[in-house]
Amino acid sequence: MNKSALFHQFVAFTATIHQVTHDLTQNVNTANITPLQYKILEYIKVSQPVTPTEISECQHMSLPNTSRELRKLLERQLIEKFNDTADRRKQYVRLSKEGEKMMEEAFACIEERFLQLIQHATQDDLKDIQHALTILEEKVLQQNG
Amino acid sequence: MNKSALFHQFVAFTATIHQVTHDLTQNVNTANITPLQYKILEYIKVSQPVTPTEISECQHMSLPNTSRELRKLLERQLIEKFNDTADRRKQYVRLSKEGEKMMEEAFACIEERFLQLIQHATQDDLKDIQHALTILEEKVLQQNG
DNA sequence: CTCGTTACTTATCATTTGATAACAAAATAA
DNA sequence: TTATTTTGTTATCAAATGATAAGTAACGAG
Repeated sequence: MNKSALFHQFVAFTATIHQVTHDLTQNVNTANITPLQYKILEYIKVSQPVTPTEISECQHMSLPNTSRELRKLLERQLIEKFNDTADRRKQYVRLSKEGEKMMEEAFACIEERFLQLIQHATQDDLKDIQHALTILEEKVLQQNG
Repeated sequence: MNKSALFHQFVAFTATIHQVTHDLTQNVNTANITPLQYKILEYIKVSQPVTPTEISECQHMSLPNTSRELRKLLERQLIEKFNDTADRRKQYVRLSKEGEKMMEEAFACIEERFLQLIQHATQDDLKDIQHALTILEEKVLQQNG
């Protein structure tokens, strides 16, 4: 098997994934937040509670900039902060009730679009897709993240 | 098969793909161009020759902003323009010799990192990966792009 | 030829994002 | 205790990106 050919297929594949992700998420109604703020909320949603430092590292942004964006999200009451009882320097961030609602609506919209993508898939197709995702996670992506 | 569960797996998968893409492409030596300029060059590289309008649509940016970025890339002699002989309004953009060199070096660096990702894969693993990519392209991604 | 459309450019402004310095408070190590 | 490190904030500046108005040139329909 030619590893170089596999690389080119992988590159084309990731480009398509990025394109599809864009299509799935564009114009999702998210109360006028910026793309960066959406990514932060998405990360909080799936990993909460998280610390600003974790957000900073995961989103590849500096802590001062993370702090700024969190302040904006806090002002818009989309997130909440609370302190670590053991280490009072640490903070934890989670979605507020309003933030949860917004993200759940966003995810519902994205899911609806995703379902249209696979609307013609048979039961066997779905199994194949699920298996393919698992294979790639295990054999290509696992050592990262 | 639960389509909603598949959706969640897909979302996690795309998040990981974005993460890995970031890791593969970060700090690739690309002569101080911006991320947007890199994406444009990447698109030109795999699709050349392309028109500014095509770049504009594919990268989801306005034509004026596309024109601005192309001017910067032209000034740095990373791309070349030439006219359509039939329709003199149209332009085509391709990489210059220098641009080709830069992108090939970038791709080589990324490929090297990718090969490390799959360094422990057996021949059977590689076949599985190749098959999984093909399945996803055919059954999820095909109707887009 | 005239008019509307297409392809693209230039100019300008607003917003978003990135980078960095300086600071404060709490934890930890010496 | 004192010094150092960790965690986070505020402030400021620069750069990248997005949005839009106005204009030019060429094409195509009538």
